[in-house]
Amino acid sequence: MLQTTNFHHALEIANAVLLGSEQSCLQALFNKQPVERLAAGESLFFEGDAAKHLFEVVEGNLRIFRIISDGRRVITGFLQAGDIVGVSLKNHYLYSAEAITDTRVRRLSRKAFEAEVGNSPALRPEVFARLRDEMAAAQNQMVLLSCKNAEERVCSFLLKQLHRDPGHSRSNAIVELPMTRLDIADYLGLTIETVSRMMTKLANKGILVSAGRHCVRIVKYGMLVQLSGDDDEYDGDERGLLAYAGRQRQ
Amino acid sequence: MLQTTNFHHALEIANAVLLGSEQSCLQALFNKQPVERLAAGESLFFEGDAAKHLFEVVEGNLRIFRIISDGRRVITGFLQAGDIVGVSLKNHYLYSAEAITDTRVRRLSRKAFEAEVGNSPALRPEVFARLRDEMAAAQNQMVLLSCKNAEERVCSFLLKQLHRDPGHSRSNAIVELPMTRLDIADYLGLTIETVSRMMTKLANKGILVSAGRHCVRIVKYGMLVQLSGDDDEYDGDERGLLAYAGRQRQ
DNA sequence: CGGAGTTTTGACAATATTCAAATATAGTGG
DNA sequence: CCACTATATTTGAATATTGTCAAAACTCCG
Repeated sequence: MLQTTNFHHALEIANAVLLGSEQSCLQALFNKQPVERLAAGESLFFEGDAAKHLFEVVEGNLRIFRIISDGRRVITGFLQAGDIVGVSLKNHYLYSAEAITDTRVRRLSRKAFEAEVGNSPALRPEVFARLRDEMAAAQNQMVLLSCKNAEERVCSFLLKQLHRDPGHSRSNAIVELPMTRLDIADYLGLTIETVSRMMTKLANKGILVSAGRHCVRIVKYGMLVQLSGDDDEYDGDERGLLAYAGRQRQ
Repeated sequence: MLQTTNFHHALEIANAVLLGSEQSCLQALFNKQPVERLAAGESLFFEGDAAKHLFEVVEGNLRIFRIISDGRRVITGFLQAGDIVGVSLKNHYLYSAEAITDTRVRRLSRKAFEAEVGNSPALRPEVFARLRDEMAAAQNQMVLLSCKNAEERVCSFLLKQLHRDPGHSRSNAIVELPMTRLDIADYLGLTIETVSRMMTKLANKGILVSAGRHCVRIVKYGMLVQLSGDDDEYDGDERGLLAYAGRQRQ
Protein backbone atom coordinates (compact mmCIF):
# COMPACT_ATOMS: atom_id res chain seq x y z
CA MET A 1 0.00 0.00 0.00
CA LEU A 2 1.34 3.39 -0.84
CA GLN A 3 1.77 6.10 1.72
CA THR A 4 -0.53 8.24 -0.26
CA THR A 5 -1.59 10.32 2.66
CA ASN A 6 1.72 12.01 3.19
CA PHE A 7 2.69 12.10 -0.41
CA HIS A 8 -0.66 13.58 -1.14
CA HIS A 9 -0.16 16.38 1.31
CA ALA A 10 2.91 17.61 -0.50
CA LEU A 11 1.30 17.46 -3.87
CA GLU A 12 -2.05 18.96 -3.21
CA ILE A 13 -0.69 22.32 -2.30
CA ALA A 14 -1.56 24.69 -5.05
CA ASN A 15 1.16 26.78 -6.48
CA ALA A 16 1.07 30.44 -5.52
CA VAL A 17 -2.17 29.73 -3.80
CA LEU A 18 -3.58 28.96 -0.44
CA LEU A 19 -5.51 25.78 -0.18
CA GLY A 20 -7.92 24.44 2.32
CA SER A 21 -10.27 21.59 1.72
CA GLU A 22 -11.85 21.65 5.13
CA GLN A 23 -13.44 24.86 6.30
CA SER A 24 -10.69 26.89 7.92
CA CYS A 25 -10.65 29.96 10.13
CA LEU A 26 -9.35 31.93 7.23
CA GLN A 27 -12.15 30.81 5.00
CA ALA A 28 -14.62 31.78 7.67
CA LEU A 29 -13.65 35.39 7.03
CA PHE A 30 -15.19 35.11 3.60
CA ASN A 31 -18.40 33.48 4.67
CA LYS A 32 -20.47 36.59 4.93
CA GLN A 33 -19.23 38.10 1.72
CA PRO A 34 -21.52 38.02 -1.30
CA VAL A 35 -20.71 35.62 -4.11
CA GLU A 36 -19.58 37.04 -7.43
CA ARG A 37 -19.67 35.23 -10.75
CA LEU A 38 -17.10 35.05 -13.49
CA ALA A 39 -17.77 33.51 -16.89
CA ALA A 40 -15.11 31.29 -18.41
CA GLY A 41 -12.34 33.46 -19.82
CA GLU A 42 -13.10 36.48 -17.64
CA SER A 43 -10.36 38.00 -15.52
CA LEU A 44 -10.49 38.30 -11.76
CA PHE A 45 -7.57 40.71 -11.62
CA PHE A 46 -4.52 41.69 -13.63
CA GLU A 47 -0.85 41.54 -12.93
CA GLY A 48 0.14 44.99 -11.72
CA ASP A 49 -3.28 46.08 -10.50
CA ALA A 50 -3.41 47.46 -6.99
CA ALA A 51 -4.02 44.42 -4.84
CA LYS A 52 -7.02 45.66 -2.92
CA HIS A 53 -8.71 42.31 -2.35
CA LEU A 54 -8.25 38.67 -1.49
CA PHE A 55 -10.50 36.07 -3.02
CA GLU A 56 -11.86 32.72 -2.00
CA VAL A 57 -12.84 30.43 -4.83
CA VAL A 58 -16.27 29.01 -4.13
CA GLU A 59 -16.64 27.06 -7.32
CA GLY A 60 -14.87 26.74 -10.66
CA ASN A 61 -11.28 26.96 -11.81
CA LEU A 62 -8.83 29.76 -12.55
CA ARG A 63 -5.37 30.11 -13.96
CA ILE A 64 -2.71 32.31 -12.40
CA PHE A 65 -0.16 33.63 -14.86
CA ARG A 66 2.35 36.23 -15.94
CA ILE A 67 3.07 37.51 -19.40
CA ILE A 68 6.72 38.22 -20.15
CA SER A 69 8.29 40.71 -22.48
CA ASP A 70 8.05 38.77 -25.70
CA GLY A 71 4.44 37.80 -25.09
CA ARG A 72 5.09 34.34 -23.70
CA ARG A 73 2.83 33.33 -20.85
CA VAL A 74 3.91 31.50 -17.72
CA ILE A 75 1.20 29.87 -15.66
CA THR A 76 2.35 29.62 -12.08
CA GLY A 77 -0.68 27.85 -10.70
CA PHE A 78 -4.30 26.82 -10.94
CA LEU A 79 -7.06 27.60 -8.44
CA GLN A 80 -10.09 25.58 -7.52
CA ALA A 81 -12.89 25.59 -4.96
CA GLY A 82 -11.57 26.24 -1.47
CA ASP A 83 -8.44 28.06 -2.58
CA ILE A 84 -7.66 31.53 -1.33
CA VAL A 85 -5.58 33.86 -3.42
CA GLY A 86 -3.92 37.10 -2.41
CA VAL A 87 -2.42 36.49 1.02
CA SER A 88 1.15 36.54 -0.14
CA LEU A 89 0.89 39.43 -2.52
CA LYS A 90 2.59 42.76 -2.45
CA ASN A 91 0.66 45.96 -2.92
CA HIS A 92 0.17 45.10 -6.56
CA TYR A 93 -0.75 41.70 -7.89
CA LEU A 94 2.25 39.74 -9.07
CA TYR A 95 0.18 37.89 -11.64
CA SER A 96 -3.14 37.83 -13.42
CA ALA A 97 -6.01 35.50 -12.55
CA GLU A 98 -8.49 34.39 -15.17
CA ALA A 99 -11.45 32.01 -14.99
CA ILE A 100 -10.99 28.76 -16.90
CA THR A 101 -14.54 27.61 -16.31
CA ASP A 102 -17.54 29.53 -15.00
CA THR A 103 -16.50 30.49 -11.51
CA ARG A 104 -17.88 31.87 -8.28
CA VAL A 105 -15.71 33.75 -5.80
CA ARG A 106 -16.03 35.71 -2.58
CA ARG A 107 -14.07 38.91 -2.14
CA LEU A 108 -12.50 40.36 1.01
CA SER A 109 -10.71 43.67 1.13
CA ARG A 110 -7.08 43.53 2.00
CA LYS A 111 -7.64 46.11 4.68
CA ALA A 112 -10.37 44.03 6.34
CA PHE A 113 -8.22 40.95 6.05
CA GLU A 114 -5.25 42.61 7.69
CA ALA A 115 -7.43 44.03 10.44
CA GLU A 116 -8.88 40.61 11.18
CA VAL A 117 -5.49 38.99 11.26
CA GLY A 118 -4.18 41.76 13.47
CA ASN A 119 -7.08 41.32 15.91
CA SER A 120 -7.16 37.60 16.05
CA PRO A 121 -3.84 36.02 16.96
CA ALA A 122 -5.39 32.61 16.36
CA LEU A 123 -5.50 33.40 12.68
CA ARG A 124 -1.83 34.16 12.37
CA PRO A 125 -0.48 30.63 12.47
CA GLU A 126 -2.86 29.69 9.73
CA VAL A 127 -1.71 32.56 7.55
CA PHE A 128 1.91 31.60 8.12
CA ALA A 129 1.22 27.96 7.46
CA ARG A 130 -0.40 28.80 4.19
CA LEU A 131 2.45 31.02 3.15
CA ARG A 132 4.86 28.23 3.99
CA ASP A 133 2.85 25.77 1.93
CA GLU A 134 2.82 28.19 -0.92
CA MET A 135 6.56 28.51 -0.70
CA ALA A 136 6.97 24.74 -0.61
CA ALA A 137 4.81 24.45 -3.71
CA ALA A 138 6.93 27.04 -5.48
CA GLN A 139 10.06 25.08 -4.59
CA ASN A 140 8.55 21.91 -5.98
CA GLN A 141 7.70 23.68 -9.19
CA MET A 142 11.28 24.95 -9.43
CA VAL A 143 12.52 21.38 -9.07
CA LEU A 144 10.15 20.28 -11.80
CA LEU A 145 11.22 23.05 -14.14
CA SER A 146 14.91 22.67 -13.33
CA CYS A 147 15.41 18.98 -13.77
CA LYS A 148 12.46 17.10 -15.12
CA ASN A 149 12.03 15.99 -18.70
CA ALA A 150 8.74 16.27 -20.55
CA GLU A 151 7.41 12.89 -19.47
CA GLU A 152 8.22 13.48 -15.82
CA ARG A 153 6.59 16.89 -15.94
CA VAL A 154 3.36 15.59 -17.39
CA CYS A 155 3.24 12.67 -14.94
CA SER A 156 3.89 15.01 -12.01
CA PHE A 157 1.13 17.28 -13.24
CA LEU A 158 -1.40 14.49 -13.55
CA LEU A 159 -0.57 13.27 -10.05
CA LYS A 160 -0.90 16.74 -8.66
CA GLN A 161 -4.29 17.15 -10.26
CA LEU A 162 -5.40 13.75 -9.04
CA HIS A 163 -4.34 14.47 -5.49
CA ARG A 164 -6.09 17.80 -5.48
CA ASP A 165 -9.40 16.06 -5.90
CA PRO A 166 -10.60 15.42 -2.34
CA GLY A 167 -12.66 12.43 -3.47
CA HIS A 168 -9.84 10.65 -5.24
CA SER A 169 -8.79 7.14 -4.47
CA ARG A 170 -6.38 4.80 -6.11
CA SER A 171 -9.11 2.68 -7.59
CA ASN A 172 -11.26 5.54 -8.81
CA ALA A 173 -8.51 7.53 -10.36
CA ILE A 174 -10.33 9.97 -12.57
CA VAL A 175 -8.49 13.21 -13.20
CA GLU A 176 -10.43 16.25 -14.30
CA LEU A 177 -8.46 18.68 -16.45
CA PRO A 178 -10.58 21.77 -16.85
CA MET A 179 -7.68 23.69 -18.38
CA THR A 180 -6.60 23.50 -22.03
CA ARG A 181 -3.46 21.80 -23.29
CA LEU A 182 -1.98 25.25 -23.78
CA ASP A 183 -2.56 25.99 -20.12
CA ILE A 184 -0.85 22.77 -19.17
CA ALA A 185 2.04 23.52 -21.51
CA ASP A 186 2.49 27.02 -20.13
CA TYR A 187 2.42 25.61 -16.62
CA LEU A 188 4.97 22.90 -17.31
CA GLY A 189 7.32 24.96 -19.46
CA LEU A 190 6.62 22.85 -22.56
CA THR A 191 4.77 23.29 -25.86
CA ILE A 192 1.27 21.96 -26.43
CA GLU A 193 2.64 19.49 -28.95
CA THR A 194 5.01 18.03 -26.41
CA VAL A 195 2.27 17.77 -23.80
CA SER A 196 0.03 16.08 -26.32
CA ARG A 197 2.73 13.62 -27.34
CA MET A 198 3.40 12.70 -23.72
CA MET A 199 -0.29 12.08 -23.07
CA THR A 200 -0.41 9.84 -26.12
CA LYS A 201 2.70 8.04 -24.95
CA LEU A 202 1.22 7.43 -21.50
CA ALA A 203 -1.99 6.17 -23.10
CA ASN A 204 0.00 3.83 -25.35
CA LYS A 205 1.83 2.46 -22.35
CA GLY A 206 -1.54 1.67 -20.79
CA ILE A 207 -0.91 4.02 -17.88
CA LEU A 208 -3.97 6.10 -18.56
CA VAL A 209 -7.07 6.16 -20.71
CA SER A 210 -8.27 9.39 -22.20
CA ALA A 211 -11.92 10.19 -21.56
CA GLY A 212 -12.47 13.26 -23.64
CA ARG A 213 -10.47 16.44 -23.75
CA HIS A 214 -10.79 17.35 -20.14
CA CYS A 215 -10.77 14.02 -18.38
CA VAL A 216 -8.35 11.16 -17.96
CA ARG A 217 -8.55 7.87 -16.10
CA ILE A 218 -5.38 6.68 -14.40
CA VAL A 219 -5.03 2.94 -14.85
CA LYS A 220 -1.53 2.32 -13.54
CA TYR A 221 -1.06 4.68 -10.66
CA GLY A 222 2.22 3.19 -9.48
CA MET A 223 3.76 3.52 -12.92
CA LEU A 224 2.67 7.13 -13.06
CA VAL A 225 4.36 7.83 -9.73
CA GLN A 226 7.55 6.18 -10.94
CA LEU A 227 7.59 8.14 -14.16
CA SER A 228 6.96 11.39 -12.31
CA GLY A 229 10.44 11.24 -10.81
CA ASP A 230 9.00 12.06 -7.38
CA ASP A 231 9.44 8.52 -6.18
CA ASP A 232 10.81 9.29 -2.79
CA GLU A 233 9.26 12.67 -2.47
CA TYR A 234 8.21 13.50 1.02
CA ASP A 235 5.92 16.01 2.52
CA GLY A 236 8.39 18.21 4.26
CA ASP A 237 7.01 17.83 7.75
CA GLU A 238 5.58 14.45 8.46
CA ARG A 239 8.44 12.51 7.12
CA GLY A 240 10.70 10.92 9.55
CA LEU A 241 12.14 7.92 8.07
CA LEU A 242 8.78 6.61 7.16
CA ALA A 243 7.64 6.79 3.68
CA TYR A 244 10.26 4.79 1.97
CA ALA A 245 9.25 1.59 3.68
CA GLY A 246 5.84 1.13 2.21
CA ARG A 247 6.51 2.53 -1.22
CA GLN A 248 6.01 -0.05 -3.90
CA ARG A 249 6.69 0.18 -7.52
CA GLN A 250 4.68 -1.61 -10.10
CA MET B 1 16.58 54.14 -21.38
CA LEU B 2 15.71 51.12 -19.42
CA GLN B 3 14.01 51.30 -16.07
CA THR B 4 16.99 49.78 -14.41
CA THR B 5 16.15 51.03 -10.97
CA ASN B 6 12.94 49.12 -10.70
CA PHE B 7 14.33 46.17 -12.53
CA HIS B 8 17.05 46.04 -10.00
CA HIS B 9 14.69 45.85 -7.10
CA ALA B 10 12.96 42.80 -8.50
CA LEU B 11 16.18 41.01 -9.22
CA GLU B 12 18.09 41.61 -6.10
CA ILE B 13 15.73 39.64 -3.96
CA ALA B 14 17.38 36.37 -3.12
CA ASN B 15 15.47 33.25 -3.84
CA ALA B 16 14.10 31.43 -0.82
CA VAL B 17 15.87 33.91 1.31
CA LEU B 18 15.28 37.09 3.17
CA LEU B 19 17.40 39.98 2.21
CA GLY B 20 18.23 43.19 3.89
CA SER B 21 21.11 45.39 3.03
CA GLU B 22 20.39 48.08 5.59
CA GLN B 23 20.13 47.06 9.22
CA SER B 24 16.53 46.01 9.79
CA CYS B 25 14.46 45.34 12.89
CA LEU B 26 14.59 41.71 12.10
CA GLN B 27 18.32 41.74 11.86
CA ALA B 28 18.50 43.48 15.21
CA LEU B 29 17.19 40.28 16.77
CA PHE B 30 20.41 38.58 15.80
CA ASN B 31 22.70 41.28 17.05
CA LYS B 32 23.40 39.85 20.45
CA GLN B 33 23.87 36.31 19.22
CA PRO B 34 27.41 34.94 19.01
CA VAL B 35 29.00 34.55 15.63
CA GLU B 36 29.65 31.02 14.36
CA ARG B 37 32.10 30.09 11.63
CA LEU B 38 31.70 27.72 8.73
CA ALA B 39 34.56 26.72 6.45
CA ALA B 40 33.94 26.54 2.71
CA GLY B 41 32.05 23.35 1.96
CA GLU B 42 30.60 22.90 5.44
CA SER B 43 26.87 22.53 5.91
CA LEU B 44 24.73 24.86 7.97
CA PHE B 45 21.74 22.50 8.00
CA PHE B 46 20.26 19.67 5.98
CA GLU B 47 17.02 19.28 4.13
CA GLY B 48 14.63 17.41 6.40
CA ASP B 49 16.33 18.35 9.68
CA ALA B 50 14.08 19.78 12.37
CA ALA B 51 14.12 23.52 11.68
CA LYS B 52 15.08 24.73 15.14
CA HIS B 53 16.92 27.88 14.11
CA LEU B 54 17.00 30.86 11.83
CA PHE B 55 20.30 32.27 10.66
CA GLU B 56 21.62 35.63 9.66
CA VAL B 57 24.58 35.60 7.32
CA VAL B 58 27.24 37.96 8.66
CA GLU B 59 29.86 37.28 6.04
CA GLY B 60 30.46 34.81 3.24
CA ASN B 61 28.27 32.94 0.78
CA LEU B 62 26.08 29.86 0.93
CA ARG B 63 24.11 27.76 -1.48
CA ILE B 64 20.59 26.54 -0.76
CA PHE B 65 19.67 23.31 -2.51
CA ARG B 66 17.67 20.12 -2.68
CA ILE B 67 18.78 16.73 -3.88
CA ILE B 68 16.17 14.80 -5.82
CA SER B 69 15.61 11.09 -6.14
CA ASP B 70 18.13 10.35 -8.86
CA GLY B 71 20.84 12.37 -7.15
CA ARG B 72 20.48 15.52 -9.18
CA ARG B 73 20.86 18.74 -7.24
CA VAL B 74 18.69 21.82 -7.61
CA ILE B 75 20.03 25.06 -6.19
CA THR B 76 17.15 27.33 -5.30
CA GLY B 77 19.18 30.26 -4.11
CA PHE B 78 22.39 31.79 -2.85
CA LEU B 79 22.91 33.63 0.41
CA GLN B 80 25.25 36.47 1.21
CA ALA B 81 25.95 38.89 4.04
CA GLY B 82 22.75 40.41 5.39
CA ASP B 83 20.48 37.59 4.31
CA ILE B 84 18.28 35.81 6.81
CA VAL B 85 17.24 32.24 6.17
CA GLY B 86 14.55 30.24 7.91
CA VAL B 87 11.55 32.55 8.23
CA SER B 88 9.46 30.79 5.65
CA LEU B 89 10.27 27.28 6.63
CA LYS B 90 8.02 24.56 7.90
CA ASN B 91 8.99 22.55 10.94
CA HIS B 92 11.66 20.82 8.92
CA TYR B 93 14.03 22.53 6.54
CA LEU B 94 12.89 22.32 2.96
CA TYR B 95 16.45 22.42 1.69
CA SER B 96 20.07 22.14 2.69
CA ALA B 97 22.41 25.09 3.18
CA GLU B 98 26.14 24.80 2.58
CA ALA B 99 28.94 27.34 2.75
CA ILE B 100 30.51 28.23 -0.59
CA THR B 101 33.23 30.36 0.94
CA ASP B 102 34.32 30.69 4.55
CA THR B 103 31.28 32.06 6.25
CA ARG B 104 30.14 33.61 9.52
CA VAL B 105 26.54 33.39 10.74
CA ARG B 106 24.46 34.25 13.77
CA ARG B 107 21.87 31.80 15.01
CA LEU B 108 18.47 32.49 16.60
CA SER B 109 16.15 29.79 17.85
CA ARG B 110 12.86 29.51 16.09
CA LYS B 111 11.12 29.67 19.43
CA ALA B 112 12.82 32.94 20.36
CA PHE B 113 12.09 34.33 16.95
CA GLU B 114 8.41 33.49 17.16
CA ALA B 115 8.19 34.90 20.66
CA GLU B 116 9.77 38.17 19.54
CA VAL B 117 7.48 38.48 16.57
CA GLY B 118 4.51 37.66 18.77
CA ASN B 119 5.49 40.37 21.25
CA SER B 120 6.41 43.07 18.89
CA PRO B 121 3.70 43.91 16.35
CA ALA B 122 6.10 46.28 14.67
CA LEU B 123 8.10 43.31 13.51
CA ARG B 124 5.23 41.59 11.76
CA PRO B 125 4.99 43.76 8.67
CA GLU B 126 8.66 43.22 8.10
CA VAL B 127 8.28 39.47 8.33
CA PHE B 128 5.37 39.55 5.89
CA ALA B 129 7.20 41.83 3.54
CA ARG B 130 10.14 39.48 3.47
CA LEU B 131 7.93 36.50 2.83
CA ARG B 132 6.29 38.35 -0.02
CA ASP B 133 9.67 39.24 -1.49
CA GLU B 134 10.70 35.64 -1.21
CA MET B 135 7.59 34.58 -3.04
CA ALA B 136 8.20 37.16 -5.74
CA ALA B 137 11.71 35.86 -6.17
CA ALA B 138 10.42 32.30 -6.49
CA GLN B 139 8.00 33.46 -9.17
CA ASN B 140 10.79 35.13 -11.08
CA GLN B 141 12.82 31.97 -10.94
CA MET B 142 9.85 29.99 -12.24
CA VAL B 143 9.60 32.39 -15.17
CA LEU B 144 13.30 31.96 -15.86
CA LEU B 145 13.09 28.19 -15.73
CA SER B 146 9.85 28.02 -17.70
CA CYS B 147 10.64 30.15 -20.67
CA LYS B 148 14.17 31.34 -20.88
CA ASN B 149 16.85 29.83 -23.07
CA ALA B 150 20.39 29.24 -21.93
CA GLU B 151 21.67 32.66 -22.93
CA GLU B 152 18.80 34.49 -21.27
CA ARG B 153 19.29 32.48 -18.10
CA VAL B 154 22.98 33.27 -17.83
CA CYS B 155 22.39 36.95 -18.58
CA SER B 156 19.63 37.12 -15.97
CA PHE B 157 21.90 35.46 -13.47
CA LEU B 158 24.76 37.85 -14.07
CA LEU B 159 22.43 40.83 -13.69
CA LYS B 160 21.00 39.42 -10.50
CA GLN B 161 24.47 38.97 -9.06
CA LEU B 162 25.50 42.42 -10.15
CA HIS B 163 22.47 44.02 -8.56
CA ARG B 164 22.97 42.18 -5.32
CA ASP B 165 26.22 43.99 -4.83
CA PRO B 166 25.31 47.12 -2.89
CA GLY B 167 28.32 48.96 -4.27
CA HIS B 168 27.60 48.31 -7.92
CA SER B 169 27.20 50.98 -10.53
CA ARG B 170 26.82 50.88 -14.24
CA SER B 171 30.31 52.08 -14.87
CA ASN B 172 32.02 49.88 -12.32
CA ALA B 173 30.23 46.70 -13.22
CA ILE B 174 32.30 44.02 -11.61
CA VAL B 175 30.41 40.87 -10.76
CA GLU B 176 31.77 38.54 -8.13
CA LEU B 177 30.84 34.89 -8.62
CA PRO B 178 31.96 33.04 -5.52
CA MET B 179 30.11 29.89 -6.60
CA THR B 180 31.42 27.32 -9.09
CA ARG B 181 30.11 26.84 -12.59
CA LEU B 182 28.37 23.72 -11.36
CA ASP B 183 26.52 25.78 -8.77
CA ILE B 184 25.44 28.21 -11.44
CA ALA B 185 24.36 25.37 -13.70
CA ASP B 186 22.32 23.72 -10.95
CA TYR B 187 20.73 27.07 -10.19
CA LEU B 188 19.81 27.82 -13.79
CA GLY B 189 18.70 24.33 -14.77
CA LEU B 190 21.58 23.93 -17.25
CA THR B 191 24.81 21.93 -17.47
CA ILE B 192 28.20 23.39 -16.67
CA GLU B 193 29.18 23.03 -20.31
CA THR B 194 26.25 25.13 -21.43
CA VAL B 195 26.95 27.78 -18.80
CA SER B 196 30.55 27.87 -19.88
CA ARG B 197 29.64 28.17 -23.56
CA MET B 198 27.29 31.04 -22.83
CA MET B 199 29.95 32.89 -20.85
CA THR B 200 32.34 32.43 -23.74
CA LYS B 201 29.69 33.63 -26.16
CA LEU B 202 29.03 36.76 -24.11
CA ALA B 203 32.76 37.42 -23.90
CA ASN B 204 33.09 37.01 -27.69
CA LYS B 205 30.27 39.50 -28.20
CA GLY B 206 32.21 41.97 -26.08
CA ILE B 207 29.48 42.12 -23.46
CA LEU B 208 31.74 41.03 -20.66
CA VAL B 209 35.37 40.38 -19.89
CA SER B 210 36.35 37.46 -17.75
CA ALA B 211 38.61 38.30 -14.82
CA GLY B 212 39.47 34.93 -13.44
CA ARG B 213 37.18 32.11 -12.49
CA HIS B 214 35.13 33.98 -9.96
CA CYS B 215 34.93 37.44 -11.38
CA VAL B 216 33.53 39.08 -14.48
CA ARG B 217 33.46 42.64 -15.71
CA ILE B 218 30.31 43.77 -17.51
CA VAL B 219 31.24 45.97 -20.44
CA LYS B 220 27.89 46.34 -22.22
CA TYR B 221 25.31 46.53 -19.51
CA GLY B 222 22.44 47.48 -21.80
CA MET B 223 23.12 44.54 -24.08
CA LEU B 224 23.15 42.23 -21.11
CA VAL B 225 19.75 43.51 -19.99
CA GLN B 226 18.37 43.01 -23.47
CA LEU B 227 19.69 39.49 -23.73
CA SER B 228 18.29 38.62 -20.31
CA GLY B 229 14.77 38.76 -21.71
CA ASP B 230 13.67 40.90 -18.77
CA ASP B 231 13.47 44.00 -20.88
CA ASP B 232 10.31 45.43 -19.49
CA GLU B 233 10.54 43.69 -16.19
CA TYR B 234 9.11 45.65 -13.37
CA ASP B 235 9.50 45.59 -9.67
CA GLY B 236 6.13 44.24 -8.73
CA ASP B 237 4.90 47.33 -6.97
CA GLU B 238 5.85 50.44 -8.84
CA ARG B 239 4.52 49.63 -12.23
CA GLY B 240 1.23 50.96 -13.46
CA LEU B 241 -0.83 49.60 -16.28
CA LEU B 242 1.84 49.46 -18.87
CA ALA B 243 2.39 46.59 -21.12
CA TYR B 244 -0.74 44.60 -21.57
CA ALA B 245 -2.84 46.37 -24.11
CA GLY B 246 -2.28 44.14 -27.06
CA ARG B 247 -1.29 40.94 -25.37
CA GLN B 248 -3.25 37.96 -26.44
CA ARG B 249 -1.75 34.67 -27.22
CA GLN B 250 -3.10 32.09 -29.55
C1' DC C 1 56.78 23.50 -10.09
C1' DG C 2 53.36 19.89 -9.81
C1' DG C 3 48.98 18.12 -9.56
C1' DA C 4 44.14 17.99 -8.39
C1' DG C 5 40.21 19.96 -9.49
C1' DT C 6 37.74 23.19 -12.44
C1' DT C 7 36.61 25.14 -16.68
C1' DT C 8 36.62 25.32 -21.53
C1' DT C 9 36.21 23.35 -26.02
C1' DG C 10 34.82 19.96 -29.55
C1' DA C 11 32.12 16.26 -31.69
C1' DC C 12 28.05 13.88 -31.44
C1' DA C 13 23.41 12.47 -29.64
C1' DA C 14 19.07 13.20 -27.55
C1' DT C 15 15.17 15.83 -26.52
C1' DA C 16 12.02 19.25 -27.26
C1' DT C 17 10.53 22.91 -30.56
C1' DT C 18 8.81 24.56 -34.86
C1' DC C 19 6.05 24.40 -38.74
C1' DA C 20 2.52 22.16 -41.24
C1' DA C 21 -1.34 19.39 -41.81
C1' DA C 22 -4.91 16.22 -40.34
C1' DT C 23 -8.35 15.09 -37.01
C1' DA C 24 -11.42 15.66 -33.20
C1' DT C 25 -14.52 18.40 -30.35
C1' DA C 26 -17.76 21.82 -28.85
C1' DG C 27 -20.86 25.34 -29.88
C1' DT C 28 -24.33 27.48 -33.11
C1' DG C 29 -28.01 28.06 -35.94
C1' DG C 30 -31.09 25.93 -39.06
C1' DC D 1 -31.12 16.60 -34.22
C1' DC D 2 -27.81 17.56 -37.59
C1' DA D 3 -24.62 20.00 -40.29
C1' DC D 4 -21.29 23.45 -40.10
C1' DT D 5 -17.79 26.28 -38.27
C1' DA D 6 -14.33 27.66 -35.20
C1' DT D 7 -11.23 26.05 -32.06
C1' DA D 8 -8.51 22.67 -29.85
C1' DT D 9 -5.79 18.64 -30.14
C1' DT D 10 -3.06 15.24 -32.29
C1' DT D 11 0.33 13.66 -35.47
C1' DG D 12 4.36 13.98 -38.62
C1' DA D 13 8.76 15.65 -40.41
C1' DA D 14 12.53 18.67 -40.07
C1' DT D 15 15.25 21.71 -37.13
C1' DA D 16 17.40 23.70 -33.14
C1' DT D 17 19.00 23.74 -28.67
C1' DT D 18 20.92 21.66 -24.99
C1' DG D 19 22.95 17.54 -23.01
C1' DT D 20 26.58 13.89 -23.01
C1' DC D 21 31.04 12.24 -23.39
C1' DA D 22 35.85 12.98 -24.02
C1' DA D 23 39.87 15.60 -23.96
C1' DA D 24 42.55 19.79 -23.55
C1' DA D 25 43.61 24.04 -21.01
C1' DC D 26 43.61 26.64 -17.18
C1' DT D 27 43.87 27.89 -11.91
C1' DC D 28 44.71 27.59 -7.53
C1' DC D 29 47.41 25.81 -3.74
C1' DG D 30 50.67 23.64 -1.61
